[in-house]
Amino acid sequence: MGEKSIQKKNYIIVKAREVFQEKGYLTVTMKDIVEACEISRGGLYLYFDKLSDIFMEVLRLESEEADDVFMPAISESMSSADILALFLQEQKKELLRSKNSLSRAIFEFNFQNEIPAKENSLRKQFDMAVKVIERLIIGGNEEGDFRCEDPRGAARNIMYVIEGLRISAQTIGITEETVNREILYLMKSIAA
Amino acid sequence: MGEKSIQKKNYIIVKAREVFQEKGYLTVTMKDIVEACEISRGGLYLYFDKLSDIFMEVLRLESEEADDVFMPAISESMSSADILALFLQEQKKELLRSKNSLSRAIFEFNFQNEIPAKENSLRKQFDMAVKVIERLIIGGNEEGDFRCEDPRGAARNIMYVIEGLRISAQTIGITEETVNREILYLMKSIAA
Amino acid sequence: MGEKSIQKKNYIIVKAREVFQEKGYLTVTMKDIVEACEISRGGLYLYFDKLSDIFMEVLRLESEEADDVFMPAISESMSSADILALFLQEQKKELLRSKNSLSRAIFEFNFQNEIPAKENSLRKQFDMAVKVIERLIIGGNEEGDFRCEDPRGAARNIMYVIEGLRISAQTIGITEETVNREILYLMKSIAA
Amino acid sequence: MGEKSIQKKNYIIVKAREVFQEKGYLTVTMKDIVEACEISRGGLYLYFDKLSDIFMEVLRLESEEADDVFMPAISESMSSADILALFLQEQKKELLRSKNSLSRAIFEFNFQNEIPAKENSLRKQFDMAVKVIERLIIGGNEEGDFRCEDPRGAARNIMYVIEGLRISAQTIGITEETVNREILYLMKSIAA
DNA sequence: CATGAATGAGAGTTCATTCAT
DNA sequence: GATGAATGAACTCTCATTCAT
Repeated sequence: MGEKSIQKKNYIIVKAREVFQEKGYLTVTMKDIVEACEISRGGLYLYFDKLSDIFMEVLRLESEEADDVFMPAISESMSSADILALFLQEQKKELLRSKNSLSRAIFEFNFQNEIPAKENSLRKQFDMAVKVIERLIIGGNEEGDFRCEDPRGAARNIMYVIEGLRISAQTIGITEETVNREILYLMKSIAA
Repeated sequence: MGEKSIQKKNYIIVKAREVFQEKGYLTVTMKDIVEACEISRGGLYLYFDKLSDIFMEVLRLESEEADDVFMPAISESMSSADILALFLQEQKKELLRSKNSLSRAIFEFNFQNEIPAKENSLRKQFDMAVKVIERLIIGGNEEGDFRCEDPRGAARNIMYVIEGLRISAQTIGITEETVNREILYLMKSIAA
Repeated sequence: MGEKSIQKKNYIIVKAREVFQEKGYLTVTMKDIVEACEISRGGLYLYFDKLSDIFMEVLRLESEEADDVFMPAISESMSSADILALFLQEQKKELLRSKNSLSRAIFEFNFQNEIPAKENSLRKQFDMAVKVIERLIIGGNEEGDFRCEDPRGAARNIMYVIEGLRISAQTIGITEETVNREILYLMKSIAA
Repeated sequence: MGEKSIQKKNYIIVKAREVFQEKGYLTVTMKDIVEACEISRGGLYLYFDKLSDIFMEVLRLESEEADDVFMPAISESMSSADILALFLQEQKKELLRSKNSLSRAIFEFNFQNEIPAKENSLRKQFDMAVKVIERLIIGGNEEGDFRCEDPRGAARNIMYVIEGLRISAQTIGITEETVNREILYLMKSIAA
């Protein structure tokens, strides 16, 4: 596949992402992608064999971009408490994007198969996030901003609340006020 | 519709429920239901026009039964703290049933349509649960078991954690230990 | 599948057989069958899952009918030589039907897969025919019509010639004269 | 078309031949050829317009090579009987190569169309072989090795047996023993 | 009430063939 | 000459839904 077709592949991924944002995963068809890309039926198969392959590429691109956005921010000299607050603000933004997020598609995709824990990338992301938050809480404890006896427990609690908000955004709906309130509650519970 | 028909309708609902537990909502077909019920294709249409009608009836039956189970338990003379603990144990049981629960199907069903807040039964259930928990925390405060300054905030926090655990059960998987740990963390945070 | 649909299944087999006679096996599509039967696309799948299933049913019906035709004839009191002559006349008829025979389709079907000898029905038919011919030659020897030192060898030779004629009918073409000549040659070679 | 192009064309033919040996004719696609040759899709069309053109070229090269192999052998001073024996040994070799032969592809190709007798190269080859064998039998009669009253009939019989063995090799399978037996039977029937 | 045969739309997929580069 | 991306027709198969019996 030449340079040119890599561009096209990326174009397809971008368009496909819009479709997944719109419709989730399970109800999306190859035809939907084809129409969104305005290419021929057969054309799509030059780049992807299955819908799941497209979706996984969408996710890969997504996570690459996510790193690009967040990583720079924390490289500066901020207190742990500030970084955690920043992290939660990022989460808030994404939670409120709801309609423009892949959350629903990701849920539907991951419902599908029994994914062995080892390959479960959602699980990896979750565990990674818990670790990062735990560090920040420990850091915050040392810096005097937090007073939390169980940093790991608190980190897990924070992540489950975020997951709860994420699924709620897709089902019962959430407002900015709701997210603010929950974040405030979480911060208070570990504040000094 | 005669008595007999009502029985048959209920029979279909019971069988359909098994299918939804097994496969979620979006991937279930009328054919799946027909085969699970071992009735004729046409026969199913005498009772239900659409798959969504079947699913909504499944949910209705589900919630009726849920009331039957939980209500009696709390009618006895227990402390608020005990009732809350009992409630959380019930949630735990359901969370760990995962494979045999309708969670996935409910998520997939509710992803589907923009549901006006008023008719959103998930939302109603959520709000109701928050209210109940809030009462229990207030009660617990008065009874000296809890010391919680923000009962409503705590109640909401508890519910979001539960939602987070519920979705995690369907995606990244959870163990009993995980649930125990989270419940313990929640109880500690409001304990006196 | 009720009585009625068995009739329909047979109807499909009859129509499908015409298609296979016309086009062989490998170039026939489900669509061809559907059109020949003037039924709907989906309708065909109520009766058959795959093209190969249809073809095997065609073959089954074919062999049943073949038995019906030939078996009665030989039950009468004929000499072995006459029965063999009759057998060869039957073969001749079929060889010359060429256009209206399934030969080509059978060849194409059997080219397809490595068929384990045990399940290879063509092989079974071939071996069975050799045995029958061998018996007839032995009988003819005893009855004084034949004088053949190697009945089995002769029987095999006869069958390979017939196979050679059958494939030739589909490729280079054969005339009635050709078949007559070959049969005569075979009979002479074992005649007393 | 320059020298280079001719080389490339021959390269394609050689590769295509391997494909036809492997898969027969009817199930081979342009894509198969392209992949076997490791050239571009468009590239193939510079040399051949249709699959049938490729196959006919494969056949042409095949028959050229066949002449090269067999012709020299018979130029030496051998008895007619020896030459016939040699011819049958050659046939045997090819029959047993089965998997590496074009037989199946040739059958499938020739099934396809009504080929006017004049252009039917299979027919020409068959008739030519019959003539050669007839000559050899007559020669053998004169040389005292054979005693055959109907050389033409015997020649035809031999060829139909060979055809029968060839098709059997592709359908019911044959062993070396089978071929040996049949050749022996044929030789005996014309031996002095 | 109940059946299940029948329909046709639509999904996934493959392939011969073309054409701008 | 040569490439390989692109097209669209054609094929297999499934499903919601209807309807005569």
